[in-house]
Amino acid sequence: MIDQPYHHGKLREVLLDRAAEFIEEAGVEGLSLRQLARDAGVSHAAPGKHFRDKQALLDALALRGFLAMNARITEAARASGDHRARFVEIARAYVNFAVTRPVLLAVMYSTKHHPDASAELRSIGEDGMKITRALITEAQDAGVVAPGERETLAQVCFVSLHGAAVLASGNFLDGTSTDALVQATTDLLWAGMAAGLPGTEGASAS
Amino acid sequence: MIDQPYHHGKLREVLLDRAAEFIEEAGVEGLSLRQLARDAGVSHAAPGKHFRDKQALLDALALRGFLAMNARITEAARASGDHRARFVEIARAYVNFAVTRPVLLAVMYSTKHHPDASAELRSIGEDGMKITRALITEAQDAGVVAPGERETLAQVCFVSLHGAAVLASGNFLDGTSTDALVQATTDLLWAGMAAGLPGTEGASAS
DNA sequence: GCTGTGATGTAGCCATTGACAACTATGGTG
DNA sequence: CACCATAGTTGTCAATGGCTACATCACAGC
Repeated sequence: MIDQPYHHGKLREVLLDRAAEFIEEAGVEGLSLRQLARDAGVSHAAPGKHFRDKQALLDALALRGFLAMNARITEAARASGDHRARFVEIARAYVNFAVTRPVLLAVMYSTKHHPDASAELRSIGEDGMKITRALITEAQDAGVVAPGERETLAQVCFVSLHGAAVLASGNFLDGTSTDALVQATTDLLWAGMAAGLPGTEGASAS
Repeated sequence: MIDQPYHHGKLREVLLDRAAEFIEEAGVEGLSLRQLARDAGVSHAAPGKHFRDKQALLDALALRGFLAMNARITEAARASGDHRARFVEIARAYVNFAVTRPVLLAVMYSTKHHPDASAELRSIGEDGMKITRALITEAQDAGVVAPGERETLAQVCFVSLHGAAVLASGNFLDGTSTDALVQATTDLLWAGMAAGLPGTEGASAS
């Protein structure tokens, strides 16, 4: 018998890791603090020392999710290629993340976070949009996107990609491949943003 | 004391109505079949006669949601005005529905429906996109939208509006009004769809 | 080296819940 | 009138989240 030390040491991390696994396998609704405790070989009330609530654990999960997602997006934004190519890369990164961790995405954009965590999540959740806005700004300065409210354009792009991410991750696409949807969405958005620029008549399709 | 008849009569409807109210007030996670039963003045196992599961009740709720939403969208699609105006009306109807019943929307697009209900929901959930596709087809025939894959365009539009609906209903807009977002989104989408058409240089903004 | 103090983990408890089974009332049909 | 499917009731069970009281440990200050 391996003698377990009284103090687990990294219980918090273990719980989060296991929870992240679990929800993708069985959904959030089946997640149980007690089951997590059992999996971690710890008493049923131990999780309570790290998360005051089940919701608090979900909040922490959401936070980790946003961090991971932002990392992916940031990396994608650094890709080589012209503005449009990088735009597509960002979109791909976002949607792929969503498809890989559909339940986590739902948790991240859940509305039931605790008010305190909510503020932090809200703020960190906007990073993706900021990156998008930066790219659009660059593209406008380079003259490949028509001038206009950057903030608004970025928001629309983000919102649209979010829709793609949500529906793709929920398997609501009914035949269409995720890649094809991302491609079509970015095509349309870019065409819209480029519209009005001289000599862009044929820019709507790739 | 009002003597309750042994058979409630419309228990199923009452449960659904109350559940619909409840989730918007307190979220799905707090919804309890037993509480619903108490509210309806009925024994704790009575709901089981109408819904084999808690999930079955949510499925039924989702179905009602889609029906209501489709009705709104259908009505909007019949609005007067040119194609673009009707497009905007559809978008408005969708997003307004989402903002009015945020939790219901989440239930509708939840992935945990029972497999049987899922098929029906999937099918009825596509009506919105069909309506959008019909409008785009009309617009293409009228020459105000560039030719191209209708199916794909409709899907992209629907996906984008879904993103707007989800984020607006979750209060993730951070300052921007819902109306402004819908306006901006439809502007960009329409500009993208019209791009490539002769004489549309200035069509990107309203 | 000692102490005590806060963080971490344990054990027990309770109300609530979803699901199920066995039983009962109701109303319609042959 | 007998039958029976539908709708509702009571009782039970295991599981859960959250709480409180208690145990153990690590570490800082003396």
